[in-house]
Amino acid sequence: MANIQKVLMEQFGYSSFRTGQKETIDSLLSGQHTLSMLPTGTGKSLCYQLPAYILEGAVLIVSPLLSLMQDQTEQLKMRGEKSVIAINSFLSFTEKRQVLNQLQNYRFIFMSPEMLMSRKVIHALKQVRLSLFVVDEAHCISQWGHDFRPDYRLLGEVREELGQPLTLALTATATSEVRRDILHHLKIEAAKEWVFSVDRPAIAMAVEQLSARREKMDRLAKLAVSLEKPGIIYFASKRGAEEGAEWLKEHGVTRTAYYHGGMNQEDRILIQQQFLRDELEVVCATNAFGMGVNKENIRFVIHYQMPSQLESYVQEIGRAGRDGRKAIAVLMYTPGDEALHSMMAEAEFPTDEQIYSYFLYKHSCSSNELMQKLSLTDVQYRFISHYVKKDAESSDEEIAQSIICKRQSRLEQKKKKREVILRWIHSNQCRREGILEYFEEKLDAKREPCCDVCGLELASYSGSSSVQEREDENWEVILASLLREKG
DNA sequence: CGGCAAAGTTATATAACTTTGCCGGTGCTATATT
Repeated sequence: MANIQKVLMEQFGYSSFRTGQKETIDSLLSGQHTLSMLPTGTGKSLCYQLPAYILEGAVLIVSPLLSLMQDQTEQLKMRGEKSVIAINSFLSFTEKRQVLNQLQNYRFIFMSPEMLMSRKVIHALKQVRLSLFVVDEAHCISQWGHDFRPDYRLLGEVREELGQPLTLALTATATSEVRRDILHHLKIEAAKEWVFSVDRPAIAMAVEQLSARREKMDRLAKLAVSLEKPGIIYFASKRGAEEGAEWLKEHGVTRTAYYHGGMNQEDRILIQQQFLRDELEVVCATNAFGMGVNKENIRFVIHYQMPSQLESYVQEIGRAGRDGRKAIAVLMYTPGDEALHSMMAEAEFPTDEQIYSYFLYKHSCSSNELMQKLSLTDVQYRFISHYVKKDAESSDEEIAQSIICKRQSRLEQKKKKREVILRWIHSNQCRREGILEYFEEKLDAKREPCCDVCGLELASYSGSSSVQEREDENWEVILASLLREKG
């Protein structure tokens, strides 16, 4: 077997491995399917990049976002690796055909799960020797595969068709239940699992319960002004993110922008770039912002509303303090936050009526006509058609019933996840301990500073520049905030 | 479900109240049209 230490030095210029990298690579090289849960920002991509220089054949990487594929391919090219390709909608029809005809020329092939549903793509991949099948951000299988992006849950079928290649699933946050779900959908019977702690000692946590909108916005402005920056503020809605950014600018945090999925691609890239280059101090965002934001010095993450589940919360606050310096996560909870999530979950699925009408009209209408006629969103439409395709044998009535069943069970699962985070919010237990418990871990030693329950001093997270900024504010704002402090 | 703004209603002419209507996240790809 090749000396992986030597490859690490020659190909990557590192002299030592970081947490979990060596373990993951060793188990892959011994031929075991591997699921690795590694802390954020510890170089997960090395886990498939290094074996690519030892194993025979190409590495296929399934990636959830176009921007992630772009980042990874650029990173590889910068290192001098030329045989890299991302097969996605950025390629023209002719480019795509060319690439598929010469797939054996590439060492690294990046693709979305949707692209893997194409017969042409599968056909081309079958002609190539695959050394490794990688699923990056593998929690997406469980988080999105059931409804939002159903092609994620068909990756197991793809793997089978490609002859069960050696597989690596990478993620930063997954409970044991989610890890089971990942392996199940990949149709992997036995895998070596490397699970490292989700605890991030550098990140302190605080939960604040606030009532009305006014009180909440005031508190937000105060936090954003005083806390050391840069920081991210998560909102549950696009409009909230936009209004939040506007509000903070009015309160003197001028280098603020908003970010959400409703913006065009160029603006999104621009904001992310500006934030990475420290040209922006604060980004007010929906959960669209995050994956692929590799920034070392984020000092705070605020949640303006409760997230939909504890896993998302851990992922989102995990973007802070990657440099190891202390950072703070503040969750601003208002009773009723949960209603928004339950609403959105409901809206994601078709109603009974829509499901039955689908079967009534499916023979006489095109898919576009169906969507229009039944006013189905594309997510709802895909949810139905996914099960129709999957279960071609059964009668319409049976399929309709199974779709309704699936919807109910998904809604219940999401509700359970909401209940978990609500219990955590209302609990008097140490926040860190609560999170670790959910991930079936034990806290080995008390962290200092830890969380609001353990007696956290938020004042120690003030930025050094905040005094200056305060002088720049107008007297009305200062007076208002003084009055609030008294009240 | 619930927050909020705009429209409507009231007792008496502008401010305070009630009702109504609206809105709410995550992303891939293919295909047709400019």
